[in-house]
Parts: sequence; structure tokens; C-alpha cells
Amino acid sequence: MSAQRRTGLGTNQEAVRRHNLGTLLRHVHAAGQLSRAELTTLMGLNRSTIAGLVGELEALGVAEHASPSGSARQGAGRPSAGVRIADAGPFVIAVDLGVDKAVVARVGLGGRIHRRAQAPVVGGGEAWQVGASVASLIRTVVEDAPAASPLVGIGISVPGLVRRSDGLVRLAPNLEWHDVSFGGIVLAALGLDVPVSLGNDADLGALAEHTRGACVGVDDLIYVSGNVGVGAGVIIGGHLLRGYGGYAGEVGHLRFNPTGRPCHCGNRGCWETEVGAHAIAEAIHCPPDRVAQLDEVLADFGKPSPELRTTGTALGHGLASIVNTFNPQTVVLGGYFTSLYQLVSTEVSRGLADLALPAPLESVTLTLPGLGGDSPLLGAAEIALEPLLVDPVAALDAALDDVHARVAMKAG
Amino acid sequence: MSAQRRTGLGTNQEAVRRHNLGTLLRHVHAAGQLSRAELTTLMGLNRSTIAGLVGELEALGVAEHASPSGSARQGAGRPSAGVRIADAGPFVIAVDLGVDKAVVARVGLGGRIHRRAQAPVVGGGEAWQVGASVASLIRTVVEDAPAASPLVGIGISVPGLVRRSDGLVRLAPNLEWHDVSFGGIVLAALGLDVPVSLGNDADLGALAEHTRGACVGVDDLIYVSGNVGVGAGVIIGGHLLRGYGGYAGEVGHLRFNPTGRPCHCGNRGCWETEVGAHAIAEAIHCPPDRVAQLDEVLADFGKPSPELRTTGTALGHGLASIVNTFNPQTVVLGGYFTSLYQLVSTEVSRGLADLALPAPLESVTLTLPGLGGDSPLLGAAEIALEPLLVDPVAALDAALDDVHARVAMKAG
DNA sequence: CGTTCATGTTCTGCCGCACAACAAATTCAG
DNA sequence: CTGAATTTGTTGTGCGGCAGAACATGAACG
Repeated sequence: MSAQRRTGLGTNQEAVRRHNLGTLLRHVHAAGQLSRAELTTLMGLNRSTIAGLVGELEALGVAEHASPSGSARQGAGRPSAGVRIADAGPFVIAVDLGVDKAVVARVGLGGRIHRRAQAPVVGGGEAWQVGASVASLIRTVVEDAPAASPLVGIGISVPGLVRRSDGLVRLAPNLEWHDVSFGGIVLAALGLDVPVSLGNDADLGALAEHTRGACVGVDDLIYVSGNVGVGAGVIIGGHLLRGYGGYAGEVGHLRFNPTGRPCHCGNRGCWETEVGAHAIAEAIHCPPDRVAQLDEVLADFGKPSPELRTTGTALGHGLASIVNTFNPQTVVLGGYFTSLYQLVSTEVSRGLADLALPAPLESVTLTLPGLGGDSPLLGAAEIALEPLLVDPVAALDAALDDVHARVAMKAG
Repeated sequence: MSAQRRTGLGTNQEAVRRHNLGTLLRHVHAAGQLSRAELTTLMGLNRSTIAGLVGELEALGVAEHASPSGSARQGAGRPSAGVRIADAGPFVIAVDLGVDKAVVARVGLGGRIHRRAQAPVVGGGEAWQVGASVASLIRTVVEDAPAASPLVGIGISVPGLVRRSDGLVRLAPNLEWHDVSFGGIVLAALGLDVPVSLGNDADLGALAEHTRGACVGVDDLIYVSGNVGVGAGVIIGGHLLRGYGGYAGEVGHLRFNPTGRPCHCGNRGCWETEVGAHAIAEAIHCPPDRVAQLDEVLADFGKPSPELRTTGTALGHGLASIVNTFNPQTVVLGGYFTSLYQLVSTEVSRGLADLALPAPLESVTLTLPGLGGDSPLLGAAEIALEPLLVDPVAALDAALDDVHARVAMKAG
């Protein structure tokens, strides 16, 4: 799920080729289109080497030739040929299990959403029902995929704790799931066997914002997600912070006010009891059946009430602890925090400035997601695409080639 | 300061050699002695390649041949020759600026302390005075270094905020330093020009415990250091978490009790106001002039008082927030927390269990530093040695060769 | 004491990148 | 409009580094 890190392993030369091929594809994936000249400077390799790598990616059907882009350098000299993601290249399925709906998309390299579909999800629904619904959505989005395009994998964003070792959903409060192997359920419902990766929604939101959202080029960021609970995805040094079990970033249960209200986790005064969906809903007298759509409710909100201002301050105060702990360059406010911040940004900023230490405060910026509500969805696509960016040849070997036929067969 | 991470750069073959040479040395550095056979399996390279790499390291004077160690595999087959750190190889100077004293050591590869010296440091002392004192200690420990041994660099552990980009000490509360370029001061006092790396004491403690302390093989750990303030060094995924500016891990100012006592940072009820040295000193009626030696005072403490038990619970409660946030495998209690934990471990564990979420709690272990009070010192050695483990040839080229003569000359 | 087994050593071959020389495509100066 | 300058793509050559095979070495085992 996170980018590959150096282990204690040595590097042999076939690893060099794999790495360079993957890195080149990662650059094109991130930028959309690049000239070969830009690639030589980015990667520090010789022109001729780049030519060889590009040729191999084109032969694999992953990249394709593009006319020199106008945006590149203008001046004397032969214009450099462009490289871009192939139109009918490999793709992944991205799934975003939201609070009240599931969104499924067919996503190609470059983060391009080719087709999307969604269906409502009832809270407390059985996992196999949700799995069947997701499988049906997957069939829909796969329907019109180019025949030659292989399926590389499925990425799923889950609002809950996902075990890192095997992707088991340990706990998803909104869905009332405990220890659900949702990846296996979806595969079974599809009748396919492809690589499935699962991740926490905030983690994936952070990943997407880092790759192609508001934080491109920012290597230390935190995506704080207000969903029903509160969680954070942390990218530090360009790498997703996952923790030993994969549960890092559970900031919703930071100790906030020991004399505060009881939290469903059994303690008292967790941050979530002040800035969680239920707390906000109460503060703005939102009807209980609309809590799942709190972001929309807040977006339609007029003038912020004093209660909402207090919530904004509490948000800022909690962010201060996070900023002191992680010293990020950017904090992205996702989920319903996006709408909340637009209403009470002054209070949030002031709350942050009140409690944060000067050193980490001076360099931090609060922003909104560059991808809107699609961050977790595109993050799910990213983790599914990751093998392709580590070793394109191996990932394509493992990919499913005749998806269209297989999925149609099962559906019929 | 952290281990090298893959960038977007491509890999050319001279980089391969550098990396493999460095990785081999890193393995020997970590294990002390290894057989070539173990190295082939560890690094996944061919016998013949390992032979070449080992030969080059021996030619560099960094490694040397050792008889087959008895601890390795026993059975049929030719015994594999050992590789160990050269006796008169390169070394670094490690400096640990403590609360009341400065410790300086000459440390070789493998973390071996060849010689150490220390001197008292007065709180609020001018930086140049401390620098002169440290320089004098450095002369002492360099005195009897082998003539052929080059000096690779100096690593300094500072109890405060160190800016990542240039090692500037932004703030060291105990020393009352603001924006002090301590590395430059020491170099000037020495009259030498060698690479200097500075780091926060908790960060370096974490690094040392990870490499050769209680957390060998543990890639997700937190070293919580009770000094005068409270800080944490965080290693996640095997990499030190530093944050954008380098100030990550300032857990002393986590919001703990908003109605608590005022903290020197300007807020109220920071965690440090409950588990900081001054709070504990008050709880155990420790005279103010002994606060700097709080760890010794606690070590000599008999039966824990109720106040101390309360402090233990507060420590556990704060650790819960940290565990929820980072999901570490191990939490190391350094500084005076070592003695405190030995007194009130029950309360600490219970406090942690009270507030931590089940998922991160189930896999976490509290331990004491495997290196005792030397963790920050050895961590300082690690960051100074790091260049050698990334690219041995380049680091030795940049190293100072006739240290003995140069230092003696300046001292005379 | 010979066999077996794992490892060190040496030599050869292959793979992948760098480099040089040349060709191509565009800008710029006159 | 034309030629020089500039930058890049292309092709062929060379080198560095690792893998693998064949042989040598040294210890345990029967």
C-alpha cells in the first residue's frame, strides 16, 4: 500500500531494470504526460536509456507516443517527443465504501476515472449483501472496458480499521462490521481471482491528495477525515504511516477533555465526542437520519451558529495536537470537515494557533481536498495500481486479461 | 539522519555498487560479525558478488577477515569465513548534551564505544562555553585513536528542537538556547571541518534502540523520553519520523487536561504538566536542585507514594494517545521514565489499557531501553556513521585522515 | 579414509547503462 | 530565406557489475 522501501536486500541488475521501468511509469502516471527530455533530467539517466525504457513500456501497451506538448520548454533545439499513458492500457477497479453509499469506478493509469457507478448502502447491512451490491457495480463499470485492457487489481476504501497484513476489516463502526474479510467476499461474489488491496479511507485520501490532489510535491501531510468517526491519514517523508498493525492515525480518540462526554469507545471526552458527526449534528439540530449526509447539510448551512463556532475551535484545538505530533507541511480537511471549515475557518485557524507550538505552526497550512470527495476513491485506485508502478512486467503478467468475457459470463 | 529512501531517481549501475557496498557494511555494522554465507542469503546476491564486495571493504580498511564464528550454522560443509568491523577502522565522535552534563565518546562501526569522557554543563550556559567544553572532551577522546583511523563525522544529541534542513537548534529549553548553530560552534572551537549532524535526543534514542537496543527487528517503535521536558522519537516502518521541519514527536504538549495547570508553552494542562520533571519533583518532594538528576532520585526511591502512582497513571493515559496515533509495536521508556516505570509499572500499564483502542493495544509492548542511558549517545553515533553506510567510498573520501595530528596541533 | 556437503575462488557471459557520433527538428540571427 | 546554433532522437560501442558454472577447499559423517 505504501511505496516500496529499501530493505536490507542487495540490488542485482534485473532489479535495476524493474525499478527504472516502474519509476518511469510512476512519473508518467503522476504527470499525465511528459517529454523524454524531462524524463532524462527527472531520473538522471541517459537519453538512450530512457529511449529503451519508453520503448519497453510502449511494447507492453502501458504507455504511448504523444506529440510534443506545447507546455514544455520552448526554445531552440529539436522538440522532445511526449510519453503518455496508453488509452486502452491496464486499469483497476476502485471502490469507496462510504457512510451511506458505495462508489465504484474503473480507473486507468494517470488516475483517470473511465466510468463510475454507485449504489446506496444501508448502515448495519450484512457484509455479503454489500459485497454483492459492489460486485454488481463492478460488472457495470467493467462492461465497456476495452477488450485488450487487462485488470490489474481491485482497491477498496473502508471507513474503519484495516489490518495491514491481510486486509481484514477489523472494525467498521458505521457498517457495524467486526473482522470481515471484505476483499474475499467481493471476489467470491464476482467469481474472479485478482489482487485486492484494502485501506482505511483517511489513509487512502491522504495518498490520493499526495499523488494528484492538493498536496502534489508535499511529502509531509495529514488528511483529517470527518466521516461519522474521525480519522487521519498521515504521509510523512512521502510514505504512508501505517503502524505495526495498520491502525495508525486513530486521532478520533485522542484525549481531549477528560471531563467531557462519554465516547462509544468507552472513554470520556475523546476528540470525536466534540467534532464527530453526532456532536456536530446535535450542535446544528440536524435530524438523525441526515447525519450520514452531514457534509451536504453543512454545505447548505447559512450563517454559522455559536455552537458551530465552538466546534470549529475544538477542531482547531485537536489539530494542534496533531500538528505538534507530526509537524506536517499541510493538513487537508476531508469529509464533512471540508464544509465545516468553509463555515468556520477563522475559529479553526485560531484554535490551531492557540495550542500549537511555534516551530511546527509556522510552516503548516490548512487546505481543502483537491479531489473533493473523490480522494478515498482515487486513493483506492492508487493502492491497486501500486504493483504496476513497482514492477510493470510482473504486474501485467499477474493481471487478468480477458476481464470482459469472464465478468460477463459470471453475470449471465 | 533517517535511512535513505528511494526518490524518483533512476538507478544506474555505479549506484548499484554503492548501494550494495553500503548495505553489506550496514549488515556487518548491525550484527557485529557475519559469515559470508549469511550475507549471501541476507542480501540475495551471489557468492562471487559477496566475495567482491567484502574484498573491497577490506581494502578500504573498514572490514576485516574473521575466523568462522562458532555461533553460525553447524553441520556438514565448509565453514564460511567471517566478516567483522576492522579494529582500526573509521570512527565518529558522538556527543550527548544532557540536562546537567555533556558526554562525548569515540565510537567505531558496530556501535563500539572506544573511549568516553564527560563534563558538567551548567543550565543556561552560553553556547560557546558549552561548545568549548565539548571540544575539549573531543580532544580527549581522540587522543588515543589509532593513527590510521579516519574521522567520518560528529553526531550531536540535543535536548530540544533541531531544524532538519541545517541542524540549527531552534529551541533547547533546559539550556535556554534559541536558534543556536551548535554544530558550527563546536567545529570552530575544534578548528576542524568535518560533517556534523545534530538530532533531537528522543529521535536519536529511538534510532539507537532500533539499531542495537531493545528494538532490534522492530520497525515500529516509539522512544518516549523523560528529560526535563517530554519528547518522543518515532520510528515507523523502519524510518525515523521527522516531519517537515524536523520537529515531529513533540508529545509533551499534547492536550491532556484543559483545566489543568499552566504550561510554560502558554497553554494549560499539557501532558508535560503532569509527567514532566517538575511535576514529578513536586509529587515526590524532590529538592529543586536535584530535578536535573531526577532519574537517580527516582532510582533510589523506595515504595511509591500515591502521588507517584497518579503520575504513573497519567503517563499511561498519555501513552494511550500516542499508541492510538502511531500504532507502534514497542514503546521504550527512556530518561527518567525508566526509573519511574520500574516503580509504578502497574499504574502505567493500567492507564494505557484504560484509554487505548483495542486494536493498537493488543500488539503493543512497553519496555525499557536496551542501552540504558546511552541511547541518545549511540543514536548520535548512528547519524554520524550514516553516510558511511550509504556510500562507504564517498564517505571515506570525505573523512578526515590525520585527525590525531590536527587535533593535537590545535590543542597545543 | 572416502563420501557428502556447503562454501570460497576463478573465469566466462550476459545485462543494462553510459558515451560518442550522427541524424533530425526546431529556433534564431542576419 | 538561409545557415548556424541548439537540443533531442537514434545507433553502435564499451564498460561495469552481477550471475552462473566449474573447480578447489575444508569440515562433518559413516
